Amino acid sequence: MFELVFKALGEPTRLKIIKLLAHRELCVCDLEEILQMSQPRISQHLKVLKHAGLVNDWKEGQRTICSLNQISLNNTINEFLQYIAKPIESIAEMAEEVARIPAVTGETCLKRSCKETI
Amino acid sequence: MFELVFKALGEPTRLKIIKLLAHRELCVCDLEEILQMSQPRISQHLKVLKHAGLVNDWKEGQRTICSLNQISLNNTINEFLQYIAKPIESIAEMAEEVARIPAVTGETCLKRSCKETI
DNA sequence: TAGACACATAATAAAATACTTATATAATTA
DNA sequence: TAATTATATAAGTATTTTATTATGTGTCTA
Repeated sequence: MFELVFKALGEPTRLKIIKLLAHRELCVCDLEEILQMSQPRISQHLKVLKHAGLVNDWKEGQRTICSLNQISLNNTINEFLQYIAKPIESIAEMAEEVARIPAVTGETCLKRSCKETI
Repeated sequence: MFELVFKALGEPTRLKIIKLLAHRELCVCDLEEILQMSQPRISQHLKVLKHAGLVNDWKEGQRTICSLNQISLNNTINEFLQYIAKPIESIAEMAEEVARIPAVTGETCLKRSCKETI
């Protein structure tokens, strides 16, 4: 989930689209003209942004108008900061990794040298 | 700059490393053991994280201890939110794009149809 | 209703990333 | 001082992303 969003934000064209949509709603055709990029290129980047929940769009006649989902962007970032801050023991998906965290930093290396538990 | 950081965060292994280092300082060898991944793999991901300014490291004997640069992470995220919020006209790198923003959404399409300025 | 238009998607080519295996280096220990 | 250890880096391969070209679909307009 964070991965999808960060991956979407980690690309220069998509960052520009985000910034443009933060300024104002635009149709695909506007973005094409503003960024001087091919229509499929814009279309595909928008798809990635929509998948990440960062951009909303709707039809108006034959045009597709796009807008930035500010709320989703803010929420995701807040949730990420909370994720980083909360105790690692509370993250179910990391249970296996947590079980392998050594008691002290570097203990793993010592163990290997001794070939036994400290 | 945002691109580097988001690209660094947009990968599952690196996200796990970030979360582990948020919990505690760890040496490369610890990460290798905790994540059950090869040493070069860990090393290369750490390089990306260091380049993005998200991880600090120092030598202690033959070990390399890594820590999360919380401040840098928080700063980058705050700066990103400010970047999104501030007027697009104030962003020098986007001057060319800004000059091409149409007066109203969808105007670009109309222009094309008419083959002349509105 | 036949174009023209805005957009999406498929297919493909090119480029960037990620992972593995192999090797190098510096610190540590026997 | 010769192994061993922790880590980095290089080289090669596999995988994923990105961009282009080509084509399809629904909407509007002449």
